[in-house]
Amino acid sequence: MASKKTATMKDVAKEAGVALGTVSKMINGLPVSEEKRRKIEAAIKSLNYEVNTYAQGLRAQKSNLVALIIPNTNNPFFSSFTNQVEYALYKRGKKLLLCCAGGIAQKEIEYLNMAINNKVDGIIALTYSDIGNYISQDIPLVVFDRYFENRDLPRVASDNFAGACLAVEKLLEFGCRHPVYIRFYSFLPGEADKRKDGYLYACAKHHLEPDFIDVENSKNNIAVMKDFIEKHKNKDGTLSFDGVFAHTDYYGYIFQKLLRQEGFRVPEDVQIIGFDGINIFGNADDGLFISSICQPVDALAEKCVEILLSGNSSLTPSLTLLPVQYRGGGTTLE
Amino acid sequence: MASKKTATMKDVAKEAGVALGTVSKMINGLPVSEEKRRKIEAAIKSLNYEVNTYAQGLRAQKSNLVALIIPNTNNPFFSSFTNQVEYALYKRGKKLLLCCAGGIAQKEIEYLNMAINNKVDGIIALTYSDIGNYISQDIPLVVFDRYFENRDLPRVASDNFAGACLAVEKLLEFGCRHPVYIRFYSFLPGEADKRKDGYLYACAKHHLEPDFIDVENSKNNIAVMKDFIEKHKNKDGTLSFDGVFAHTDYYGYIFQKLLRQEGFRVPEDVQIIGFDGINIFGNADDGLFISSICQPVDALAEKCVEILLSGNSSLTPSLTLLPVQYRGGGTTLE
DNA sequence: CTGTTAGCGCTTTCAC
DNA sequence: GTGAAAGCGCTAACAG
Repeated sequence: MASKKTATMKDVAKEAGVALGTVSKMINGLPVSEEKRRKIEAAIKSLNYEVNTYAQGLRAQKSNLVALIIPNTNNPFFSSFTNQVEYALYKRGKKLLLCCAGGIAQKEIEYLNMAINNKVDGIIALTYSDIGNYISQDIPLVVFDRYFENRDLPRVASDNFAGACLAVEKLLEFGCRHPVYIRFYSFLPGEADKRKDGYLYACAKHHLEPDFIDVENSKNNIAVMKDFIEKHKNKDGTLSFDGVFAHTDYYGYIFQKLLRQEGFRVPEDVQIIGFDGINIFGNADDGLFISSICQPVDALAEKCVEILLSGNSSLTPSLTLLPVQYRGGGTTLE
Repeated sequence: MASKKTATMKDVAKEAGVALGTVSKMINGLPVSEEKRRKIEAAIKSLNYEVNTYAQGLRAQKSNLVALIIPNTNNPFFSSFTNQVEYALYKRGKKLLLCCAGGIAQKEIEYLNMAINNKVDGIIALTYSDIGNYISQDIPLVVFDRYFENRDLPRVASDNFAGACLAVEKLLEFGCRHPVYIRFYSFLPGEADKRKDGYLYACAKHHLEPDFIDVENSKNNIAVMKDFIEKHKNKDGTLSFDGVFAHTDYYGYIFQKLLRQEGFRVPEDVQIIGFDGINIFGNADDGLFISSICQPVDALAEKCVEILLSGNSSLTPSLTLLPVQYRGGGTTLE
C-alpha cells in the first residue's frame, strides 16, 4: 500500500538521524560511511521513499526522461521499435516520453521544442521532416533511419544495402530467375533508400535485368501493383517474374494478396521476400507474416539509447549500421 | 533555432517591466490588465520563453504527464490503443509516459510507484496483476479492460458481451449452422471474459449446442487447435463445424492458417470472425486481417483520458462500455 | 488587479 | 566524511 503522503528526503534524513545532504549524496553515489549508509537505506525502505523527479530536475536542469519522436505506433515496425526503446531505457532507469507526430512536420517540431523545454536527457527521432535546423546544440539526439543534409547528427539504421543484396541472393538461391523490386517511396531521404541501391547492385552483380515498381506512395498503390502484374503476364497466363523483393513486409503482404487473388500461387509461382521482419500480431513465437530481411529491432533500439546516453560526443559514430538477417515466413520455398 | 539559454519567468517579468507574479498569473489564465498582457506576450515571444515543467511540477505537485501502463506495444491492439491515448492526451496538452510492464506484476507495481512519485496527473492501466491494493487514494486512475475485486476503480472497456452475441449472429446470418468459440485464457479476470458469456448466451438464444476450445494460454495452443480440428472431422473428411468465433483476431488468424494447411477453405468451408479489429499492418486503409468484431480503439482511448482528467470523481461512472462493430475482412462470406 | 514573498524537494558548494 | 545553507523556476497566499 502506497503511503498517504510521499516521504521527502528531509523525512529520510530525520528518520535516519543524518543531514539532508548526506542522504542526497548517498543517493547520488557519493561516498558515505558504511554506518550511515545502512541507516539511510533502512529509512528509505521504511518510508517507501523515492526521489521527486521534479525537484531533482529543477535543480539539476535535467530529468530521467528520454523523448521518442516517431510517426505513430500503429505500424508494427514502429511499435516494436518503441517497445524496445522503452525496455532499453527501463534498464537504465530512464523513462520514455512517447511523441507520435504522425509524420507531420509542424507537430514534429512542436514535440522537439516540448522535449527541449522539458529538459529531457535526450531525444530519439524518427521524423519525416528535416529537424536538423531545429535542435539546439546541447541536447543529445539520435536519428533513426533518416539523414539530414544540413547537420551531422548521429544516425542509427539497419544495413539496408546489404539486406537488399541478401534478399536478391536468397531469391536466386531458392530458384528464382527474375526477381523484381517494389516500393512506394516517401519524399524524405532515409537510410531505407539504400534498399533500392542494393537491389540494383545485386542485379548487376548477377547479370540480371532490374525491373521494379518505384513510384511515390499514394492512394493508388494497389492499382499500380495490379497494373504491374497485368503488364507482366505472358501469353500463356504465367508471369514474367518469379521473385519479388518488397521494400517492406507490408507491401510484400499486399502484393501477395493481389497475386493470390489473380490465381497465382505464393511461393510456388512467385516467391516474395519483404523487409523488416514483422511478426504475426507482434508475437515472436508465431513467425513472420511473410519471408523477410529482418531488422534487429532490439539491437537498433539498444544502440540508439546507448549512443544517446553515452555522453561522450567525440566518440560518437556519425553512422551506425546494424546487420540484418533473412528469415523464412512461408512466401519462399525455403 | 533554439536559443542558447532558456529564459525564465523572471527574465520575462524584467523584460516586460512587470512583477514575476503577474507573469505567472497571465500564464495560468488569471485576470491581468490588457496593457500588461500585451507587454508580457511580447516579452515571451521575444525571449522565446516556455515554462519550466519541473519548477511548475515541483511547486504544484503535479505535472502534465499521464502514465500508460500496458503489457507491451508489440501486440497490435495495445499499440493502436497507445497511439490513440497519445493523441487524446496531445489534444489536451498532456504528455504520455509509456510504461511497458510486460505483464509482469512486479514491474507493473514498480511503474505504478514510479508514476505516483513522478506526480503524474493520472494513470491509465492495462495490467495483469491486481493493482487495486497498490494505488493511493488521491491519484486518478482508469483501468482499461480489467477489473479487480478489492477496489472499485473506474473501468473502461468494449461491450464484449454484445460483441460476442453479434459475432454469433453474423455467422448465422452468413449461413453457418455450427459456430464454435475458441480462446486461450490468462489467469486474470478481465472484461474480455464476457466474450465467452456472450457466445454461450447467443447459443442458448438460437438453440445451438455450444462447442469450444477454452484452455489456458500456453505454448501448446497450436497443438490444441490442431487437435480440435482433428476431432471435428467427419467420416467424409468435412468438418462438423462451419463457423468460428475467435476470442481475438490473433487466434482467428492462426486458426485460419491451420485450417488452410489442412486443406479447408476459408470462408467457403469455415467462416471466421475474430475480435479486436486489427488492421493490416496497422494501416486503416487496407482493411482487416480477418473479419472481426471491432473495438472502437479511438473512442476507448478518448474515454479513458476523458474520465481520467475529468476530476470530478463523484460523477465518474464505475464502468463504461463502448459499442463494438462488425466488419468483414475476407474470412466470412459477407 | 498587482507586487512581494515563502517555500515545493533537491543538489551542491562551502566550512567544519 | 558530514552538516548547513543557498538557490533551481515556479505558484499561491497575502497585503496593498
